[in-house]
Amino acid sequence: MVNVGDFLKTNGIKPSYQRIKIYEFLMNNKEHPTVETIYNALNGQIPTLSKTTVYNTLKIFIDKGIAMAITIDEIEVRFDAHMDMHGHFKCEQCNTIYDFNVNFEGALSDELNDFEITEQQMFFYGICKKCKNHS
Amino acid sequence: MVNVGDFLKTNGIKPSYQRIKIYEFLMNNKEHPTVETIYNALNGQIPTLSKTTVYNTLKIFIDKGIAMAITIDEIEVRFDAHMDMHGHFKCEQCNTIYDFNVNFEGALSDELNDFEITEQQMFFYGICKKCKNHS
DNA sequence: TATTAGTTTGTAATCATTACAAATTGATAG
DNA sequence: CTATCAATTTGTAATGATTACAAACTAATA
Repeated sequence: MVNVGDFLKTNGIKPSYQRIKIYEFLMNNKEHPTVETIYNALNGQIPTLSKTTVYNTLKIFIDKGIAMAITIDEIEVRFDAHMDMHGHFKCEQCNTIYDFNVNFEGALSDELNDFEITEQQMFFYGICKKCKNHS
Repeated sequence: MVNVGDFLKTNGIKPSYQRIKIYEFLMNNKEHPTVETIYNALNGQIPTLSKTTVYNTLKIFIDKGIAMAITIDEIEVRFDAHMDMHGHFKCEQCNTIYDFNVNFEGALSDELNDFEITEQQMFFYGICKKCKNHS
């Protein structure tokens, strides 16, 4: 990625300081952070930051298609700026969320042939390799 | 299904009147109802019904593995007693939720080979056939 | 009939999210 | 520079789904 400011502009988003910082955080963070996490992480650099700004900014990112909301937890929504197609696995023991690759070719029956699919999400739950070995 | 009461008993759930009615409603309802929907639908037959009972009962069903929670909407959780593997498609125009079949064989890379998968969920979003034809 | 455990109910609290309006910032024209 | 207008940010208050909790009720058993 060349420059976050330019990238936002390309996607029709005026690149304010807050928006750049929030997008950078999402990019550099593979942990699928919650609003709370993002807010706490950036509050050091931007002491005046408001949680409402985080909510607003994420909504803009989602509307413009450069981030997505994930509700793999049932309490708080998580966010992801990595838009390539991938699934999420949540380990119910250590609560880590892993990404994994999916290839849907051939996985779908033809029921959805005439449907227009704009977004796909895939959530798996279970026990991860690490936790299985430790028990 | 032979008998809902027996079915609940088989799954370690004492078949009270409320529990039977709630499970029957889930079985006969493919619309993925919310707690609100279930409560409103049954309040006629069970005037003393409490919303807390609906919450409690659904939690028991999920713990015992005879129903599952779906967070395809981001406001209210929806519930489904049809436990065969299937995906959910939500039309963003008419808000209908469709079920569709998936066959994961070959769709997954081997990243999750040593992971124990206990649950799989798959959500698609877009425009359904009906809405596409109407526009 | 008394006792006990399990179930249901209603109310009050929690907490993520949204609504909203005031304050601030940024850009543009005079 | 300065005034003006729009966009952005901020803080507080409201919303609403969900949970906690304790009292009321039911069912089973001795």
